[in-house]
Amino acid sequence: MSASIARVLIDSPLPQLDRLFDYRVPEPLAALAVPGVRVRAPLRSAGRVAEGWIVELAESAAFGGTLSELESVVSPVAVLAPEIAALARRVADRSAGGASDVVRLAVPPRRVRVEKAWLASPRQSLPPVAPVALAEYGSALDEAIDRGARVALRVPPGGVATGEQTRAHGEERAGAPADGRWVLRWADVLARAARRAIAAGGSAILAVPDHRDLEQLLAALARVLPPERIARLDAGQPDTDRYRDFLRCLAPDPLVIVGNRSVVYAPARRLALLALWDDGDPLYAEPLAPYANARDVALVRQEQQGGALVLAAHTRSTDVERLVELGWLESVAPRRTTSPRVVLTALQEPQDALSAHARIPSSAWRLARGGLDAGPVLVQVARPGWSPLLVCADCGQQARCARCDGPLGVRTASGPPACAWCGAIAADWRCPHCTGARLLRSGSGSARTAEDLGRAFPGVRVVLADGEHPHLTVPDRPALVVATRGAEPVADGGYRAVLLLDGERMVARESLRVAEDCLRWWSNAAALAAPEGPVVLVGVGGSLAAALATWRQDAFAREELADRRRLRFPPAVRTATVTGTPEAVAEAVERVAALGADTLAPSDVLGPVETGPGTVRSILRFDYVHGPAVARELRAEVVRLATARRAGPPGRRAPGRPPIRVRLDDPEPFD
DNA sequence: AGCACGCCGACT
DNA sequence: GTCGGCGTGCTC
Repeated sequence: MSASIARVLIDSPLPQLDRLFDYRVPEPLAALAVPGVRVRAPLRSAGRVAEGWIVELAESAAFGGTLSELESVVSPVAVLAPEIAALARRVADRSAGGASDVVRLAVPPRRVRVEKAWLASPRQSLPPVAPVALAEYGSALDEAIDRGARVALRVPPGGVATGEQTRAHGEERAGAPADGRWVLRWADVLARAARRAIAAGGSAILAVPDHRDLEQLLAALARVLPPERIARLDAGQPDTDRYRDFLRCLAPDPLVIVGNRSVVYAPARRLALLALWDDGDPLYAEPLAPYANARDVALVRQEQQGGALVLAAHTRSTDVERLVELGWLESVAPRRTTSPRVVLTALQEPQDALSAHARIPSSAWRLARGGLDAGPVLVQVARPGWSPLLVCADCGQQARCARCDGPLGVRTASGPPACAWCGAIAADWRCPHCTGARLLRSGSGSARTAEDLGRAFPGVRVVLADGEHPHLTVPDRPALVVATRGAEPVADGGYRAVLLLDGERMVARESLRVAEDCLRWWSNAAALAAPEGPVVLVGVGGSLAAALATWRQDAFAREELADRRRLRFPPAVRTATVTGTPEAVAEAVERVAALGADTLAPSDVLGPVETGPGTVRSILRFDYVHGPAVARELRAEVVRLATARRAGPPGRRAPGRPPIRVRLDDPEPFD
C-alpha cells in the first residue's frame, strides 16, 4: 500500500492559500502522483479546480476534515524538486511573501511539445570531465570548492585570449592576442570553478546580472566544457528554449547552469557550486513579488543544501562585507595582486563646459591619443542620448516633464525635448519657475560625446555603445568606444586606455548606495583595460577615487558599512516597507511594535509619509536576528486582512487592492 | 479570487 | 410562510 495523501502547494498569489492542502490520491493516479509534479485539484466545492504542485506524499492526512481527491496529474515530469519547494518556502517566509510566487520564478512555463520530445529522447550519460586547477589562487579556491565553503572572491581584472591555455602558475598577463576572442578573467575563473565542480560529480549554478555577462560566461565555459554539460536558463530566451534547458537540468548527469537572477532557483543534480558574479548589481533584485534578491536566495540555498557558495566580484558590496565580518563568508583573493594602472585627474574647466576638449583634461587627452595608436580606447559616460539635461534659458532651473516630473533631455542633435522617464515629447514647454519658454541644452550624453570625440580625433572610428546601440564586443583595432556605464563592450585584447569621464556626475546622484555603485561601475570598466592600459578617472577625489586608484575596494566597503551601521541603514539592518491605507499601515506597524522594543525600537519606525491619494508608507528597520519574527508578523497581518476584510464602515467591502502591501528589504526608499 | 452559507426585508 | 438580498468566511 503506497502513500495515499498528497500535500499540494496551490498555484495562487492569495496569501490565505499559501500553505499545503491535503488530497486523497485516487488509485489510477497513484503511479504518477509523485512529489514535484504539477496537478489539478478541486478547491472549495466541485467544479472549481486549481493547479498546484505535489510537495510531499504522506500516509495520513494532517487535515481533520474530509479530503477531496486529486483531479489529475498535469504532467509526469517532477518539475518542482523537493529542495526547491523547501527553498521557495524559506525565501517566501523571509520576504513575507507566498511560496507559489517564488515557485513561479523557479519553474518556467510548461511547453508540451518540448516536454514530449524530451520524454521520448533516450537518456545518455555524459563522459567524465577532468578537474582543472585555479592556480592563480594557490590552492585556496580549489580547496574551498571541494569542501563546500562560502567565499567572497576577488577576481583578477583583464582577460585571457581564447586558445591560450590557462597556465598553472605565474600566468603572464597576456598581451595582444594573436587571434580569436578575448574572455574576461572573471568569466574564466568562474568557468573553471564550475568545471571543478563537474569533475567532482556535482552541478554548478552560475548567476550573472545581464545577458552581456551571460555571453562572456558562455564563451568562457565553451573553452573548458563540452556543450552537453552547459545549460542556459535566462528570462531572455524564448519559452521553448528555456523549458528545454530546464528539463535538461533534471537529467541525472550534473551540468553547469548559467543564467540571470532566477537561475539561483534552478534544479541542479548534487549542487556543488553556487556562484554569483558581481552581487552588488541591482539587476539581482527581483522585480516580482516577493522581491527576493538573488544574493539572499543563494545564501539561503547554500545553507539548506550545502555545496560551495562563491560571490565573485571586483568590488565588494557592503552586503558581502557584512557577511565577511560576521565570519559567514571567507575572503579569498588571487595570490598575486594585479590591478589596473589608475590615474586620477581633476577637471580643468567647469563641468558645464560643453565641448569634449573642455571635458577631458589634457593628461587624459594624451593618454587617449597614445592608446589609439595601438587599439581601442573606452570612454565611459553617465547618460545616453545627446543632451540628457535641459535647463530654462531664463532662470537656469532644470526642465522637467509636465506629466511625470521626469528630467527632460534630447536624444539626438536635432531631436525634440522629451522626458527620460515617460518618453512624452515636451512640445510647448513653459518654465514653472519663471514662465520662460526657451530650453538650453546642458551636459553631454553618449551620442553627443561620441560626435564631439569624432571631430576631435578625425579619422578615428567611433563606436557608440548604450542601451539603444548595444555592442557586446569590439575588435582589437583603433577606435573610440563611447559607452554608458554598464553598457561597455568587451574589447579583444583589452582597451589601450579607459577614460571615466562623468565621475563627478555619477557621484552627485542622491542614493544610499552611490559610492558603492560608482566604485563598482568604474572598477568593472577599469577591468576591461589591457595590462598596461591606463585608466583615467576624471574629476573625482577623496577616498572613493583612492579606493579605485589603489584597487582596494574591500577597505572601502568596510568603511562604507561602518557608516551604515552608524546611521542604521541597510545592509547594517534589514527593513520592511508597509504601504497602504493609513489605518491598516498603523495597525500593521503596531502589531510589529507589540513584539517588543527589543525587536522594533520606536526610533526604527520611519514615517508614515504620504505616497499617494489615501496611501501612506512606513519603513521599519530591525536587526537581522529579528527578521523572521517581523516577517512572520507582517505576513500574518496580510493574511488576516485578506481573510477578514473589515476595512471601512461595515457593509462596505474595500474595493480593489488589498489594504496593505508589505515588502522586505526594498532598496527603493533609499535610492 | 470565487462561491456558498446565513440572517433580515418584501412577496405570491 | 418563503424567496432572495448581499455581507462574511473558507477553500484540503
